[in-house]
Amino acid sequence: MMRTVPELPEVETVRRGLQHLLGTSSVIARIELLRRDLRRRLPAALATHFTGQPITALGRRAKYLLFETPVGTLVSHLGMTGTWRLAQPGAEREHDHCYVHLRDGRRLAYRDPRRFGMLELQLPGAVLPVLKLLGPEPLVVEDFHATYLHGRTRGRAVALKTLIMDQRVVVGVGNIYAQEALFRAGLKPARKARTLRRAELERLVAEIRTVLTEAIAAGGSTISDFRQAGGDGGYFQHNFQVYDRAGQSCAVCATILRGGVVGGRGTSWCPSCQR
DNA sequence: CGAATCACCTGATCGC
DNA sequence: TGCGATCAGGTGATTC
Repeated sequence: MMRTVPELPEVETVRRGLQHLLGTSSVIARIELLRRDLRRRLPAALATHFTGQPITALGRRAKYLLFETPVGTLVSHLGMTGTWRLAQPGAEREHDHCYVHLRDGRRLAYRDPRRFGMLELQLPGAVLPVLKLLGPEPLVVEDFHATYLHGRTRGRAVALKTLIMDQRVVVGVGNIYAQEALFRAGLKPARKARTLRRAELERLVAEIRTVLTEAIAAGGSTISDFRQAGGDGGYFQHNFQVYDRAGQSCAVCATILRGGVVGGRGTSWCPSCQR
């Protein structure tokens, strides 16, 4: 099955799946840490801090999942290969790093083969340093708009694609949706950020928002063990127009899509549609 | 300071 | 068939 790295739509899909599973009355019995050396070392306090606490809400900030409890928040980043799933006895898998045992007997498992993800503990009233640096949510219209983005592009020589993947500028956009949004906006990934005109900034903001919204509606691009009711996982991957399509023809103008490296990552674009 | 590059990690894929 | 090389990329550190 095709897997893609979790960006905002995939994390939001996981959040909804978890929220559906957990409802509003799930209580944590205990947390079991199988190995702590993920991208950052998991705090040992995770194992005991949440014992007996209800999960009052399932939130999301950028690509971080937030398990809210009265004594703090379990913050989870999926990195590139992280997944949450329900794992009943016997369903253990290699690379399961954390089990959240619920009082009703169910067990949530965090699995992450590459260990690029992380779990953190955030106390009430505190904000983790990694969350402090984050830019605006792209789907919050009053926070993310052309005027804001103009301020962040001024004087910046950085490639446009790198800019919109910078989580300090705007959150949730990774290598896939950056490429898709730039294609839709008709902007070349390597374009220097400072050269954008007002109308182009407006298009970029609009297309980032649109592609993320469409992807959320499609349940993301398949990555998760959580499924929408009656569905079989996300299906937005069928809507990719440039991602991983270098050498194939543009869906709009049939020009052969180009491939290269921008910001150290594989990138493809239409040399005709994108300027 | 901003921009570019590297490191982290495992599984899938490719070429010989 | 086997095996080493290569690639994938979110994020934070390092280098230029």
